[in-house]
Amino acid sequence: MPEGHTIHRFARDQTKLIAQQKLHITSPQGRFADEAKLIDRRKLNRIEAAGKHLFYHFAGGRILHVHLGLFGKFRVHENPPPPPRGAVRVRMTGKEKTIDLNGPNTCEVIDRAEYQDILDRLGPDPLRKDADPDRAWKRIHASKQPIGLLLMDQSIIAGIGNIYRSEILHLLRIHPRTPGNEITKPQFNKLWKLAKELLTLGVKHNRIITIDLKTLKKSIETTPRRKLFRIFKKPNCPSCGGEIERFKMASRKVFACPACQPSS
DNA sequence: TTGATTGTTACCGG
DNA sequence: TCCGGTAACAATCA
Repeated sequence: MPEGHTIHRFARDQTKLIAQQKLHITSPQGRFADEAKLIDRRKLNRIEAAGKHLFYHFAGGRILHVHLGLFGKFRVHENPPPPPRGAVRVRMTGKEKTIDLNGPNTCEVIDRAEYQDILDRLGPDPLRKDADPDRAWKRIHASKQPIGLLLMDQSIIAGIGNIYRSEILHLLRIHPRTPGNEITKPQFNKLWKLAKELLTLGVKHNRIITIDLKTLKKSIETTPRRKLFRIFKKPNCPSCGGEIERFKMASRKVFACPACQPSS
């Protein structure tokens, strides 16, 4: 579900959808109800995405912070909405649509200081206008850690997840085990540009797309998810046909072609 | 029923 | 201190 583009997509869509929205808080486990009282539900000023984090800014400096984690999901219903399915943490009801949130990693009301703490520990997000890629470059250039690990570190670069890491490194022909300090500046510049392009495409279509769309016969909507990737969970390399290797890095499976992405 | 999974954090041992 | 490994948590589907 997540990866940074998803949350930017929600921020964008919800901002349109939520005009004059009211929030109705449902909390089957009783975990969120007290916190929810802290926000003025009628005064939602703006919705902001940073990396994989989503912030709803309410009047009075109260901020609803959502992180979808692995399983978090927004469901959009036409009004009148069906009964909540499963543990709905937040239900936002507008004039025409209702949005339910299930299974988030984080769903809490925070103040401006806590919000700032979260922003401060995030690296630059390629989807944001205020992103400073040089911050990411400095961290990567100074690190002996493998680039496959660094790309998963949200304090270095925010928004990339497990699928994009394998796909981006394959497109750049960089092996995930390459130490950060062996990445050249031109390579990093390409990496940043590619991340920005792919994430932007992801926001547009609400899918992770790393193949060349010109080769696609069917529409994106009717194409199975996995056919929009190049090597993630694939047995063979789309470039050379060779066998894809898979191993764990940052406790997650990473995919690479030993031939096209030679280890240094 | 089991296992896997677009994620993060805390904790522990080397 | 730094690193890697592990567990916990969330929900759904094959």
